Amino acid sequence: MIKVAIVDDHKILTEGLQGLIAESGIATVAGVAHSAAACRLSIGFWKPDVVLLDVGLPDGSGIDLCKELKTQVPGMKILALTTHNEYTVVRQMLDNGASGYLIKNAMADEVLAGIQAVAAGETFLCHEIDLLMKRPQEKNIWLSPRERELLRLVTEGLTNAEIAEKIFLSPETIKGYRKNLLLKLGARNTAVLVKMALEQKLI
Amino acid sequence: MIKVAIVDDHKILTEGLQGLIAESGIATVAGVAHSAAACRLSIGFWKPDVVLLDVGLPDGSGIDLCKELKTQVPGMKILALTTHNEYTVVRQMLDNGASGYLIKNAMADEVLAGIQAVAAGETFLCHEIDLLMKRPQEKNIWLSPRERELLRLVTEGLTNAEIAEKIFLSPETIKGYRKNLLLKLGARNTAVLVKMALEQKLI
DNA sequence: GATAAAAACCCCCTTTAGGGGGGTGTTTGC
DNA sequence: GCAAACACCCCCCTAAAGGGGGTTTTTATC
Repeated sequence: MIKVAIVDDHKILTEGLQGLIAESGIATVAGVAHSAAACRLSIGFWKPDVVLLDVGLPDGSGIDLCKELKTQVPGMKILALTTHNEYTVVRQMLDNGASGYLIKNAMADEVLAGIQAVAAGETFLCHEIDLLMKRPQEKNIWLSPRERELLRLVTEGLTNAEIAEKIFLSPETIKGYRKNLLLKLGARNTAVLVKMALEQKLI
Repeated sequence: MIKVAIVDDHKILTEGLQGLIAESGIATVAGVAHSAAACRLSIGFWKPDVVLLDVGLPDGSGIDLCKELKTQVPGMKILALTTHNEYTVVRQMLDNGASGYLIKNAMADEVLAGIQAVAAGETFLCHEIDLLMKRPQEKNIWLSPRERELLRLVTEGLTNAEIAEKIFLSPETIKGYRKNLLLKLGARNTAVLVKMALEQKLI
């Protein structure tokens, strides 16, 4: 029997999940945490095979928590379960060690299939995410860490001069990055840049 | 017995809700819809007393659907059930006729309390939203329809001249609105303006 | 060891946004 | 009836962004 832990702050959802998993007969729920902190405290006791992990936790990013958990217990499989269907989020989760990715409007049977697959050491993406990841590359934007940092500072409303001062670079360099970001994202100005950054969760 | 309909595309959540409501003994689930379109088709047959309505539906805004449902069946109570905890969203839902507002990380008993309250003709806000709505006014930003329209066009990346042409106003007027928006939202430039607009769902 | 990509840097010039003022008339709610 | 909010318009000036063209160094990948 597969031991599953659930980390998600939506209490109604976790209750539904618990019922679903218990009834399925393929797994048992070792524990439920409603925050990243609660997860960190309990995960050592639960020793689950699979963690159903939300990305949007109240006290931190599931993306970071995923990396953390995989570092501590490399054998434990992470199955992301979120509302986000943005390429950047999925890719970051997978880069941080997640074995699978489900979106919350997936059917119940996909959840069970996902748990079984990742427990068996496979990679599992729900249908919609699978399609997303297979799209032509040019539609899925991927920024370098430096570009992401710059984009973040731009969305904060800092000017080129302020950014330059903050990260010890020449203002001209910042300008260069900004031009590149506009080109890369196909944005005509800062407003669109910020919009895309937030909508596609590029930061 | 209160008759409840559920409109939400998160299938796992709706299953959890169904169980929760059935077990409670205070209400029965008349039907479940996973989209606005499905809701429109079935609501006439279900004739529920209370509709649990999500804001983020795949095929349209729950805010609009709320208004639509209240116009067609004024006696039917709408109880919003969403992830959004932004003032603007809550206020728009209430303005459009919703009798209550729950956020999805609320406890299960708040859902039942909410159903009972709105069925009895009362207004129900879950704890977190209640606090939000009672904050000092200056923290809860509210824009006029015209300001919202302008803000939307700004986030689309249009320049003052383009906006002016589009809505048949003088570029100087647009400039005035923009200055006012910066002042009203406390934003230092367009980047922050766009960020706030999207984060607080002002558009 | 070649190739490519990221990262850092620079100049010129034009357009747009932002900061500071000023003002008018018209709804709308109390 | 009157204030408040809304919608509309104009000036001047500076700061910042955007469009065009470049260079070099490091770092990873094949």
